[in-house]
Amino acid sequence: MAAAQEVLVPELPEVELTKRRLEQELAGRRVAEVVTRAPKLRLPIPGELATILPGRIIRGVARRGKYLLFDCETGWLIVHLGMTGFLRFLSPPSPPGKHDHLDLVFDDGSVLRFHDPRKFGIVAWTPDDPLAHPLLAGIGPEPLTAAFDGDYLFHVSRSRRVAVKQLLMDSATVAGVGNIYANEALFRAAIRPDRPAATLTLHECGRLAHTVRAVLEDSLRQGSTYRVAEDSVAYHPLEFAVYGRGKGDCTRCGGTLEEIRLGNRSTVFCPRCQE
DNA sequence: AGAATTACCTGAGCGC
DNA sequence: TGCGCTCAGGTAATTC
Repeated sequence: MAAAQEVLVPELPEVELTKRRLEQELAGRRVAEVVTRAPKLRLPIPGELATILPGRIIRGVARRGKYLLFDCETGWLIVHLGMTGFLRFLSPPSPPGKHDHLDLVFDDGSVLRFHDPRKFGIVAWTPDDPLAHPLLAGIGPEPLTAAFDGDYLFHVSRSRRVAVKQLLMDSATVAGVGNIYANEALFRAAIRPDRPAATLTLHECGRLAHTVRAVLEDSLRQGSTYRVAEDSVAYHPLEFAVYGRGKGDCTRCGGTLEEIRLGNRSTVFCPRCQE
């Protein structure tokens, strides 16, 4: 079996698990104060949070792709974890450390803390429907819903010359599929990642839509626990068939996995099993 | 419109 | 021990 691989990047399953965890911890809490320790992550942190949020109750947490959406009564706090972002609920809170960029302090003293060494995360605010926000408006169907199927994938891949892996990783095609799960889904579907998208048959699109769903659901099941150390956080280690295993052995045929770059992203596949 | 490229950012790993 | 280099990668923004 494949060696356990540390998941460093929060992909859709990790974001979904974060959503479920935070919903339990935050629902009904009233914000007392907002503490910002960095002016910007990948985009500026809205300064108006400090005046808008105090007094508001977190009514619930939703997810769209890899975006977390916090219902704050008069609007929505939008958070993307980027590559290294992590949200922790602390009660009571510890002193903030390096890379702790944002705290929502609740009226009972507990804190929601955003930690992100790489600052690839995003914090935004909208008083309107968050799904209409520019960051979310163009995102494709959720991969775990019926809207994402072989017919859809076949339809959007016609006349597209890009590699099918890049099409999969385009958030306009489907929400929340990053490098790890694009690699895994293509291996399970036995489709070479560098195939021009338009060359996929309807049958192959059906297989791929199915394996995208399968790898995400597998991770949702396996990643149900978190390791949270004193000063570091990580997601549950998962096992991958190809991701991070370039030049390793194919778990299916025993051949040697090949590593290439597509769109400047590490891409691993089995040249014998995937065509 | 689609495709390709750049930018953002820090920690880890490497060769010297 | 330290320096400089490369790599990791989501996605918005930019360019062709």
